[in-house]
Amino acid sequence: MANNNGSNCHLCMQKSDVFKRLNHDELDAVNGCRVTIKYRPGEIIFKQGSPCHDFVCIVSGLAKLYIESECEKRIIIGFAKPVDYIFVPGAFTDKRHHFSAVACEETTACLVNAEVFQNILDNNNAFASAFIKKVSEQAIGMFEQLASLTHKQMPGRIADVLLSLSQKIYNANPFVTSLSRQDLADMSGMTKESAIRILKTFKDDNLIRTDSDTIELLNVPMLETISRNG
Amino acid sequence: MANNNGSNCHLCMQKSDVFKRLNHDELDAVNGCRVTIKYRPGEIIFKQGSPCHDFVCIVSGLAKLYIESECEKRIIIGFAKPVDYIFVPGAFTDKRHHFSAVACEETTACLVNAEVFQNILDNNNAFASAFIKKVSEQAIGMFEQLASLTHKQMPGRIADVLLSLSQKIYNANPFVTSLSRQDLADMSGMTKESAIRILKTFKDDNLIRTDSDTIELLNVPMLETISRNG
DNA sequence: CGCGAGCTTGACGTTGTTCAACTAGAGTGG
DNA sequence: CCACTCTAGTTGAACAACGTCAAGCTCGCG
Repeated sequence: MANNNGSNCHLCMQKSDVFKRLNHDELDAVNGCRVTIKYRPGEIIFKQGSPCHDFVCIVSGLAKLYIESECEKRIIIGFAKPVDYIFVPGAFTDKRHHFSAVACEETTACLVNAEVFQNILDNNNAFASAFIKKVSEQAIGMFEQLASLTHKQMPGRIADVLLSLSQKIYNANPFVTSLSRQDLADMSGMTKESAIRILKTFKDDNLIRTDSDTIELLNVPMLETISRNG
Repeated sequence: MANNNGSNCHLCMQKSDVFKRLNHDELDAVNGCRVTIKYRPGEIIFKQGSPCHDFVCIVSGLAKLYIESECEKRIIIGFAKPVDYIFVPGAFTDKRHHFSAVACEETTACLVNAEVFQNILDNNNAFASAFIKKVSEQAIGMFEQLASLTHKQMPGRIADVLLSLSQKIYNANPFVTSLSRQDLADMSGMTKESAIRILKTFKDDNLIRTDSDTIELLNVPMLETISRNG
């Protein structure tokens, strides 16, 4: 699919703190080399280890970002939702992807040539500053995840996942998700079976309610307590 | 202790990829507001949660960076050695420290006012680019640690710690360390007792040799295999 | 000599994984 | 419309990994 789908960077610009810093010429440069692609659920946007030629910006839908190790295990390190570009650290070092991105649902993404992006970064200070701020927020998120995964037991980790989905990803309380139990497990560093068991105890204690793809948090304060106590 | 200890930023500049990008005026600005402090082993350089007014650059010695949670547990997320400034993500967001830094041994650090630093970042593109590159490398390191901690069992995690100490921190094979067993445990997300047990099995299998503060890796290929197999 | 901090070891209990069986729903072809 | 299959979800029982607790050890230091 080519970059002629009617959308254009000047529209996205209004939604993204980072792209707001681009001037007209820069936006044109980005727009000019932009390619829009539509992904179906489960399709790979880019894969860990592959060379990274492009910066990816999620325009609609939701993408999960995860690290995979040789042992076939995954850990979801974050999500990208509209309008987020995905911070690809490899773009500044070894030109390889250090994690994979996969569409959770119908997702459209714009790919922008990495050199064009880099070029703007080198010349536009406000853009670089906004970029550093964004990267910093992401680093802080990683710290929290690291602490959650290493210091908390399973109920605390699942509580973290549920709260983060509701408050940071979907921004809704009964929320409809396209994530599988395996995805929830990959977010919280446990097996699918363990995740299911903890969810069941939460349901039995009336902390949450689930109905196919819908999850509702019935007792947020209690979940926060569980998160705090590990 | 004031900034008159004979050292000056023009000396450090030769050693740091990032500070190389500063021009004469910028270096003078940094040098002008710089404060050098000497820390004894175990002393706190800055503490998680405290406001961050300064950027910290380690000039000599070694500092460990760790996150602490309410449950009194710690996880060491990295080290800063000469000449590294410490990337403090909070400086760009909520102006708070999101991890603590503690001197492992006799350590001297230069503190530079965050606004001066920020100012240079906003005006010097090459510096900002080098900064982003540095931050990217750190992010990649965090990914590896996250994967190690969540996907590997204890022997693999200890192998990772030993290899990283030898190859990234001390750059030596028999290396002398000021880290305690608790520190090794905090790096690998386990208890002190567990870390000791794994080290003992490594010693029994002639993979390593320890003598008070000295650790020698006797069979690096085998340790790498253990790291790979988890 | 005695004290204290870090290190070491063993026994035991808990947490979380593995494996295997079973269920439910969605698509597919006859 | 009914098997059939395939995938995701669920449950239970056995087992392994890891933490906890308590005791003893070593070594430097006052």
